[in-house]
Amino acid sequence: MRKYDHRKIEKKWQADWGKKKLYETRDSVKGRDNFYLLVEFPYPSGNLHVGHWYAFSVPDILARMLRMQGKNVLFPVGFDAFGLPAENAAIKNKLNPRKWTFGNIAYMRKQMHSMGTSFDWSREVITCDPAYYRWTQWQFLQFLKKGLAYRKETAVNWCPSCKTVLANEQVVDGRCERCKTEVVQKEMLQWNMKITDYADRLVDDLEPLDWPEQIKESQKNWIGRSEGAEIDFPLAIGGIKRFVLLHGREGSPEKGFFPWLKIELEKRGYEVQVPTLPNTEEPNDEAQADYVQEHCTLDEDTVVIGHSFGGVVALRLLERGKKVQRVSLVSTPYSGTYLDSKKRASVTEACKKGFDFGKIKRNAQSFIVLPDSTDLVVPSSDAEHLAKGLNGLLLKGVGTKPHFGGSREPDVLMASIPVIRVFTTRPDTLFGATYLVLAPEHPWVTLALDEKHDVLENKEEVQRYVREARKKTELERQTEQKEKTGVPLKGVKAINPGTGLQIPIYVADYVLGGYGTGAIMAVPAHDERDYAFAKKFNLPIQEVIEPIFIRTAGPDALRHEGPVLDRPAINAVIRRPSDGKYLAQTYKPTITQGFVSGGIEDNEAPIEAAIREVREETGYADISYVKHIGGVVHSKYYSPQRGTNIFAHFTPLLFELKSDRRVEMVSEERAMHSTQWLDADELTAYINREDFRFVWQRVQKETTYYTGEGILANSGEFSGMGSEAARKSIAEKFGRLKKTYKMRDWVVSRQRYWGVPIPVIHCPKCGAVPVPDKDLPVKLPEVKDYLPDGRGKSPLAKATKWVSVKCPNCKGKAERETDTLDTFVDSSWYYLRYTDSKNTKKFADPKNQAKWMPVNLYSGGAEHTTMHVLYSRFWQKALYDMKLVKDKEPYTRRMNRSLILGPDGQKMSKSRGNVIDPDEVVARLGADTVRMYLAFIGPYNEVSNYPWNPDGVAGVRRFLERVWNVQEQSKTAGKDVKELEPLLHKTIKKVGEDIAAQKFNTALSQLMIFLNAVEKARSIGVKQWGTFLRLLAPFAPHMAEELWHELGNKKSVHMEKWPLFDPALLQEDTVRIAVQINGKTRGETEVPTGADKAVQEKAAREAVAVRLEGKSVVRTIVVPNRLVNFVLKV
RNA sequence: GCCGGGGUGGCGGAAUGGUUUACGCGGAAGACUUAAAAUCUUUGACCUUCACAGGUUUGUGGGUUCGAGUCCCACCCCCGGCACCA
Repeated sequence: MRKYDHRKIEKKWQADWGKKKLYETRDSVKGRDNFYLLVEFPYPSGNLHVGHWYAFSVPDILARMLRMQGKNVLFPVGFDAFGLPAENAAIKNKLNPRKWTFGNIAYMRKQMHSMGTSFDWSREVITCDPAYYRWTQWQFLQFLKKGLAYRKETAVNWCPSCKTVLANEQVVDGRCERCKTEVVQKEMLQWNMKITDYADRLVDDLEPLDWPEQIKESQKNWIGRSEGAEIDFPLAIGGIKRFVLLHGREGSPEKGFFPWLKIELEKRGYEVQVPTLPNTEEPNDEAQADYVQEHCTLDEDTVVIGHSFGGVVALRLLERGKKVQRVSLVSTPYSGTYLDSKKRASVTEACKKGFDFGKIKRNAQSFIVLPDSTDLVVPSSDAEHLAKGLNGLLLKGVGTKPHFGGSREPDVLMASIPVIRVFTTRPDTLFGATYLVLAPEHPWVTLALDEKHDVLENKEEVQRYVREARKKTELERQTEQKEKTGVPLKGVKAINPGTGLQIPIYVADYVLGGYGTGAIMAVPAHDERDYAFAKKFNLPIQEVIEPIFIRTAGPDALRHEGPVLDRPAINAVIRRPSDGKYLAQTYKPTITQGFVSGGIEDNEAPIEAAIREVREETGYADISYVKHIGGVVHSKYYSPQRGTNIFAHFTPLLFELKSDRRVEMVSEERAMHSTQWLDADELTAYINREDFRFVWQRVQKETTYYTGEGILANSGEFSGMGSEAARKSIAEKFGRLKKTYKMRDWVVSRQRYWGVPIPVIHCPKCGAVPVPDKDLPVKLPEVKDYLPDGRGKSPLAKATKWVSVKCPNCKGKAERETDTLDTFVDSSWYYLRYTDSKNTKKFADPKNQAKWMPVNLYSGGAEHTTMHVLYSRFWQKALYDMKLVKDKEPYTRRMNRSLILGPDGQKMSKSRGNVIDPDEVVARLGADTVRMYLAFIGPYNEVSNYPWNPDGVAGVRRFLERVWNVQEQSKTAGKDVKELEPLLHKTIKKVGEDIAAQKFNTALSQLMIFLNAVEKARSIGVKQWGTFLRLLAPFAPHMAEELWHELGNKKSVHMEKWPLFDPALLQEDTVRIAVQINGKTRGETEVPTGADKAVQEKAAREAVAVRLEGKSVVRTIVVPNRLVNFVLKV
């Protein structure tokens, strides 16, 4: 008997399939539908581990079945080849990262061939290949042109050990993901991708996708959308009466941001002058200044806002000695070098004269300089020069459109008028905002500290606090979160636009600079954090939401239907001074445990009602009123006694017991209520309703916070409104509805060598200039060593010849960008390249894309749910908006893969010594065994952790050997074995369905069930056996191929058609049914399949005849082919 | 804390509201063998019982149903995401 020699067989067929190019996929095949099955391409780390096998060989089962079922399947692979490990290896071992990477790729390719996966290697993509990254660069430039890539100086995560910038997601618990060094904050100019522009779509477009809920939720949490409002709190610093707005070149009072800014300012009660400056086409700064002097009022109550060239005019006015309170320069040129060279003559002329900063400085109290980092007209360095020269505050802005050309520019408003803008999800609590809190990074804090004249009375104290807070890393801020800290901004007050009251402003690090507007309105009565802060700093707490509690469970749960009876009521808390105990009451019909409570009758005062209720329900007749505990508490519940829903409005009142004197109670009251005296702790445990619990908290703590829904109080015209409705009304009256996201823009700059060079040239005159298409790709230069310089420049800066270039625009001396792109950029579009991997004219021909996109199924690791998958969705949407792709979403389905653990149930790691080397197992037991074991370990469509069980592997190998041995028997039995037919057809059905649902484990168990039956039958027909081999082929492609050929077939089993099942043959002739009595299984019997109910019932009755004797069957339930249930009389 | 997914033998897991524990692993017993490995056969939830048999059991407690792992309510625990995010 020949032995199952997996080494020989697997080598033989792998070579054969390669030679015949069995798996090269054409873009379309007549009569076959396309199916795109994508697995995450690996990083060429040097060696395949079990995880790779799990990632590649198990989806291969699906790919193979789909092919046999007549699909044209694209199952491609490649390498995500840029990244840190290559560079680290290069530094450590003095290797060339390219050689290291390609060496690893060659080795891993060989390993991957040994899996017997049906990858189409002809479409392989390698992200570090210039033929690939040429298109990464090209796409980056398209993003740049659309304003989706911009440079911004921001505090970024800096790893002092890796000497590089990290993305937010590479920071784990405040430490570097790679080296665990504590991350510090550092200001650097970074390229960013405007993923926040797509935040809404990235959330909303998840809705219709057929993805696991877990993945959708993770993405939503990561994006972190909250819906709320922005509300402006004016600062109570007087003195400003008037604004003069000066437009720029080719501008006018009707263009750009002046129309809306004028409205905003006038709304706030300021006088606004917007002169129409003369000769706007070719403006002259002096002539325009003359015009302003003649037509506008400039004095120390005036703020001048100058946009673009208007800023130059403003500076000229001050140069001439005009005194104003403040000047805000918005996108104002300094060097005069517009990027648009044709139009810059007059500006260059004006700027060439220079500015007498000394003179100008004397004529205004403060200067605010606001550049737009997406500006295509004025280089951002101009703003830095102006701010430095004028000792002004440099606010770094981002325009909604370049050069602040949008129809509403929040940053311009911020720089124009003295307001603090807050973001809140609870605008309904506006009237309860008793102070404001600014983040230490808030621009207004910076403004207050920088301004020449002292707004702040405690400037030094604030300075100290801000400096300390900024020194803290995120880790420190997180671990220190227990105790709140902060300082007041003394001398400045804000005005609550709701109440009109002046409220204090604090700086505290519990408010984050990067979220919302970096400022909050604090409502201590309705927010846990604000409450803690207010308690610590003794700030006023104003309740504006009266809570509503709704009973949802229990005998008094609110009914869905029926009228609701409104009822004013009281809660009476009675304290006994002799021992400090409180009177607790149980309302027996609903087992409601709390205080005495009851309705207020007509013409009755609350205190009166309380005294009466206490007397009626408890008999105590000698109590005295102490105080009103707090605002009204509303309760919705069902009253079984009255048979209706109640909406009660409780006034909680505190009493003291004067004496034990009691009166006789009527018997019904005594039956319904029981009372007892409890001390505070006992009472806390005793109360079983939320509304009582709330009242009790108030009694104990005087104040407390309530964050739920309720009814507005102390809120002017909004009092009495429901909190949900009030959110909208108040937002609209005092601010505007606004969504905010936790997700920040995506920083793609990396100060690293082994990545895609960012195709931009920095020109001192023209700013950041894109590399022209014809010069792509910008190839990665060779350098001597790969160490970062430690000051934030990438090793590319060391290639000095490569760095120095001519500006494509002005042909002057310029330098290349030396940062490289985050590798997540590379992997954001690789799935598109697979559809047309060899194209040298386009990143992928739209025709090819149309044939394959969107990806039908994308399988990958759970660790990529919030980064790679989100980034690539963003990338796809941006390309969609540029009309470069036709789908809004790249992946129809996304599945996360589980983790394979070591045999000890721990994560595999060298230090634990529990690493399974797949090469070793494959050599010993074969690729087919490893593939099948991984398929069998658990459901592939759910995320879980599976320990590698060597005995389990042996079990699978045993199964394959049994298959091998059965083939001998098939030779002897030429004819089909009839008794196997129903099971065979059931197996065809189940295996097909389970593979399609990626439940490979149950598909395989069905094959095992079938094999068990074959062995029991001791024979199987050749035709039946061939069917079985075709079902086995996706799982064990090598063995199935070998046995298939041994049967005398010439064609590859993998090119065969998938078997079809005959529904008529699925059923056995007879079926075992369960017999139950009162739902409990008491026996079983066999009946002909599809027998009618009477026959089944008769057989069942016989099976349990003994038990039915003398009992009367009330009811019989017959489920065809399943069971019979006799219901007996109790 | 908020959101999501789970909880079934010794283990991985299976189960359209219908015989809980398929399939595999491990365990036990037996056959073959001088013996072991391999292979094959049988067995396998728990409690009571010599046995026959009975009872209990899908995290806990309740409910709906002739019948619940599955549906509803409350609670406990585990895993994942987010987290001083206003």
